[in-house]
Formats: sequence, C-alpha cells, structure tokens
Amino acid sequence: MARSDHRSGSQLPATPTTLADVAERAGVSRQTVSNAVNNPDLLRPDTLERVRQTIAELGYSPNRAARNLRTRTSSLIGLRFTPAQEGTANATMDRFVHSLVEASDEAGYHVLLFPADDEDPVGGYDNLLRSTAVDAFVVTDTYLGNPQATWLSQQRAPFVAFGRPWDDDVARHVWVDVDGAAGTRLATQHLIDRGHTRIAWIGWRKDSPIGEDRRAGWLSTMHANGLPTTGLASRVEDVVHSGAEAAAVLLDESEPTAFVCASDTLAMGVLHTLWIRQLAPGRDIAVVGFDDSQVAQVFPVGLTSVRQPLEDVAVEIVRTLRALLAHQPVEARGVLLEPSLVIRESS
Amino acid sequence: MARSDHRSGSQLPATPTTLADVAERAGVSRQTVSNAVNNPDLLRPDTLERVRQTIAELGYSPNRAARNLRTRTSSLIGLRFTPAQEGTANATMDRFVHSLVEASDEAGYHVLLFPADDEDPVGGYDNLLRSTAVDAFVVTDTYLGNPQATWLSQQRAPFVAFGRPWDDDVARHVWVDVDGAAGTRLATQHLIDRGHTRIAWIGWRKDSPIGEDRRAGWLSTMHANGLPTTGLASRVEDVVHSGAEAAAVLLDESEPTAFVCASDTLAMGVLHTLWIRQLAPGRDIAVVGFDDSQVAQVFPVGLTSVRQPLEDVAVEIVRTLRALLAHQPVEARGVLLEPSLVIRESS
DNA sequence: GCGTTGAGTTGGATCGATCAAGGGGGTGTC
DNA sequence: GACACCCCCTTGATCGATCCAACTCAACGC
Repeated sequence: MARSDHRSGSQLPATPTTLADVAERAGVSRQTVSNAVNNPDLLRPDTLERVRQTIAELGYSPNRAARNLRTRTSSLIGLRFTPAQEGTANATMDRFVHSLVEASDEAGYHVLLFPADDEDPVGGYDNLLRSTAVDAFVVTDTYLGNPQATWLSQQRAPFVAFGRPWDDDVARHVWVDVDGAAGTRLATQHLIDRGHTRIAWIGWRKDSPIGEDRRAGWLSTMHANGLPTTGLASRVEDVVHSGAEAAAVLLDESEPTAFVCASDTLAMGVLHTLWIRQLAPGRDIAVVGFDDSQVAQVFPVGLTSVRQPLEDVAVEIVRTLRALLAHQPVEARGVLLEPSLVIRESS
Repeated sequence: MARSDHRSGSQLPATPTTLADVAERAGVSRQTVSNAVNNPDLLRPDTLERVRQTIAELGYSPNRAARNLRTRTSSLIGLRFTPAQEGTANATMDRFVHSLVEASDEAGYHVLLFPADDEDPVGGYDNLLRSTAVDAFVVTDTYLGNPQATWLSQQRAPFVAFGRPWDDDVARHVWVDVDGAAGTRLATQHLIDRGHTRIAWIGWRKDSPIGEDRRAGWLSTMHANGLPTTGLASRVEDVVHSGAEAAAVLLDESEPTAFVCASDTLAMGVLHTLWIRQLAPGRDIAVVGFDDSQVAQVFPVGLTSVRQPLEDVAVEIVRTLRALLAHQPVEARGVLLEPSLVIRESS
C-alpha cells in the first residue's frame, strides 16, 4: 500500500513523493523510473512518456540524500567564503561567487559555502571531505605559502584553484587564473596611446607574486615603448592612505602624468592626493585601477580599471571540475584568461 | 572482515571510515558509536572515552548523505544569491552572506547557494524543496509583490526572511529586519546636532516601502525638531546620476546645507554635484549615505553612512531558524534591529 | 526468592535511491 | 524446432547512518 497523501491541491505532501510512488502509479518498477530520470534511452518511447507524465503529475523529484548515499556523490562544490575587506575596494568575491553559482547550476551543481577559520586553515575542508559532503572544492586564495592547495593535493581531494600555484615546485594542481600582467599591459598601453610618457606604477609589496605579476605588465610595456621607469615605481601596503602617500612622493620627485595601480584601493589613494592638490583626474593626471570595483564604477570621476573576466573564470573552473570528477584527463594543467580595460573619465 | 585501508600515513583511505569500522575496532555495536556521537550522555563514561578514542584514531566523520537520508534533514540552509548590482554602491549581500555563513556554521549548518532565475522566481526554491536538499531557506528580497515569501508559506517550507512583509495582510511569515527609519533618524539628528537646519532628503520612488521607511525617519526627526521639510525632499531612481540631478535641483531651489540619502549610491550622486560646483563635502555641504559600502569607506572624503548590523541580523536569523526547525514556538514573529551611524568627513 | 526497575547496550529494520544480476518475450539463424 | 541473442523491464541487495524495540545485568523492594 503506497502513501496516499495526494489530498488538497497545491500543498506539499507531508511525506514527499518517492520513486516507489511514481513506479506504482505508472505501473512499472522502481528501477524503470530511475532509468527514466537518469538513462532515458534505455526505455521504450511509450514507457518513457508514461513515466514522465506520472513524474510531472506527482511533482516527483529524486531525494538528494538517498541518491547521494548510493552514488557517493553530492553534486555540491565547496567554497570557502572570504568577504571583501572593509576599507578597501577589493570586491572580487561577490561577482565571482555569483558567476560560480550560475556556472555550477548549469552543470547540475550547487555551491556550498563554509567559513574561513584563521586558526585552522584546512579545518573546513577536512570536515567536508571526511563526511563526503562535497564532491570538490574551489580554492580562491592561492597566495604564496597558503597550505590549502598543497593539503588538498595530498588528500587527493578534487579541486580547482582560482589562481596560479606561485611556488611552482610544490603543488602542481589544476588552476584557472587571470593574466594580471596582460591587464596592466592594456592599462599602460592605453595611457601611452593617450600621449603619456611618464607613467608611474603603484603596486603591492614585493612578497606578493600577484602584485609582481601585475607590475611586470607595466614594466614590459614601458620598456617596449622605450619609456623610462626609474623612480617611477612604488611598492606599498594595499590600503588607501598608502596609495595616497606613494602618489604624493612620486608627484614630487618624478613628475609622472599618469598612474597605473595594482588595485582600485590604491587608485583611490592616488585620487585622494590629486583632490588635495587640486589636480583634476583625467585632465591633469590620468589614473588606472585594477578590478573594476563598485568604487571605480560610481566614483564621480569614473575610474578607468582593469576588469577580470570572472564569469569566464567560473565557467572554466566548472568545466575543469567536471572533467576532473569524470576522471577524464584534464587537457591543460592551467588556464590563463585575458582581462579587459574599462575606460572611464580618469584616463 | 572490516576494510583495512589504514596504510601509509596521512592519505585518505580509498573508502572512508564508517561507523561500523569504528564499532568493530572499539568492540561495541554500531548504535553505541552513533550514541557516542549524538547522545553522549547515554553511554557510560569509560565506554564513551574508548569510542571517542577510536573515532579520533580512525579519523571518522559521519557520512552526511546517510545521516541526511535517515534523519530527513540536511543541515543545509538555502540562499538565493543575488550579486551587487554593477554601477551602484549597494553591497549588502557580500557582508550578509559572510555573516550568515559564520552564524550558520556555529549552529552546525552550511549555506547552500542557488542562482536567481528571473523567469521562474520560485523555481530554485521548488527544486531544492522537493528534493529535500535543504532544511530551510533564508529569503532576502522581500520587496512588495515578491512571490517568494508567499509561495514558501503556502508550501509550508521553513524559512526566515531578511526583510519585513510589507504587504502585511498576506504572508505573515517570520522575519528579521533592520529599522531603516531609525537609521535615517540617527543620520538626521546627527546633522541637526552639527547645526544644520535645512536638511534635504533624496530617496527612492514611492513604490519602495523600504525607501518610504527610511524617508519617514528623516521626516519625523525634522518635525520633532521643528524644522522645515517642504521642498526639501526628492524621490528618484537608485542610480548615481539621478542622485546628482536631484541634488542640483534641490541646491538651486531650496538651498539645503545637508543631504540625507536612502543609499550610498545616491550619496555618490550628491558628491558628484558638489564636486562639479566646487563645494567641499563636509565643509560647505554635509552628506550622509546608507549602507556603509566600500564606496563610503574608501572615498577620498570619507562618506558618513548608516551601517546595518548584518552580523546581528545573521545571528538572529539563524537563531529563529533553529527554533523553527525544532518546532519550538517562535517568540516573536519579527525582530527589528537598530542600525548605527558611521561618521566620516562628509558630515 | 522473584518480580520490578532502569541504565547501558544490542540487532534488525529502515530511509530512498542506484547497482548488479536476472528474467520474459520477441526476432533471427541454422 | 532449438538455440542464441537483444531489448526492455524487474527483483533483490546495497550505500551508511539512525530509529525502534528488545535484551542483559545489577540493584532494589517486599
């Protein structure tokens, strides 16, 4: 005797419909219903149609837990959520998460968030992994010395990193990243095209490989165009007032007419200094930032900025993840995507 | 014969440890191990200790899928992720998600994200609900006419809304919200305390209950202080240039010395107009925004802004959710939290 | 002495799906 | 006619946890 909770109209039954309910109603076996859902070509067309009809009538949807238990998968992708830092313009996460959720959804996956624990950087991963709660991870902070990627590799846990493994003799994992150097190359060339010759760089401290990568783009473009770089570069903390100070010093000592910055945060610092000195951004001095943050977008003088193709990054990550989980050979160990330049009034 | 994959050191066994493995090794039954995990007080202290030891040795962690299947729960909270709109300063989601992930984690829950489908606003909910993939939802967009809350209520799906049900004769669901009026009251009083008497309001269109709520805070505070409001209010689209235009008109026609805005986006518009007119924010004209976005934080002239206590909102939501899921009577139908004012140079 | 009680532990059944193997029934081949 | 074969479908076992009822054993009361 099957459950008979198909009473009053639109309300959800107390116990949701199961595969067995559908089977009985359609006059077939459980396995046939299962096949209708997962391997439709195994069924005769008329049977398939009948089962599908019944599924629609009963509003059946396979129980996730049961499926997960049997197949030893969860259709979940774990992501450690790290929010945008207060007091900065860095806001990659929000857009990236959105893109990842969309891309995952299309591949039949959902995104599971878990918090960052500073004391135990791999704790969250370990829990989810041991309880087989997720199929794979997406790792975002691949800064030098971050143990996550290495640890996951050791555990043989499937994961894709957003970010290159900078200490490349260790962990050789699969990754997707944005070519920072290409971004600053775009920015610098753009300024050169506008007639600038004294273009300054304000970037992060030397121990940041990402920062050095972005710096390299500026440096190579300047050299390629036979332009000077000495005295035109500065490396500081990624906070607004450091950017402001660096800009002040550079203006005094080297008289640049344009700035390329490693982040929108630093670019805001530059703009601050310009504002104090009554210099008009875009007219007197050009400024380019990095990340195309909301700050760049709504600033009264729109800030020209390098934009990461986070939508593409997400799509690429999900594609790679699927290959990984299907145990297909992954074509490339890493994928490098090109950013674009969003030009606004500040340049 | 139990699995014996406890070979070379730190690598994860091919098949993870199960409850039965632990039971055999500890010389007790499966149920006892289960009790050690879920109902420790049922065991005699010495047995408990022995089982715990074994669990630690084997690195056992209960299989999520199996537990979910049996208990008909998932320890997952569903959240429809809507990213920050480009070209605005609205960035509540990022901080809220972070807070929710943290609060959920402490309660033993994880956050599951799913995408918004414009064509089928309840589709994502329906899928997750019918497949019993999540225990409950957190709903964030409770604007007037949003079908989500009503639909979920009809389905008797457990959920808590971040946001009041504005069309309050329908869906009487459980909610947590921030008192917008109290926020603008803080802002307005702050300006009055600084000696301002002609304080203008720039808000959203009249069909936004949230906007009207915030407007009410400004209005009541002005009245309570016997200050004029006629000709000092404007209702526009929530985009930068609308804010700029509104500010220009108000400055021309009513000569305010301060602006309270319904959002940081509009406040940026005001700042734009001030910049064009060579008026110094904070010195010539005061401006207050709403949301304490990154934009407010890194703007060269720090923007005073109302800050929503999103951490507290998340904690309150999770607390309510737990009560709901435990079928305990929820004390209050709604919880209203007080925002604070972050004072910066613009006021 | 014997039933009662209760704390501590156990084995079997169960959640709802999929896997693996095993039919019926028809067609084709010799 | 017998056999092999394929297509389509069914049955029983299984994933790993928890629920449920029962079972052991010591303490206790009368």
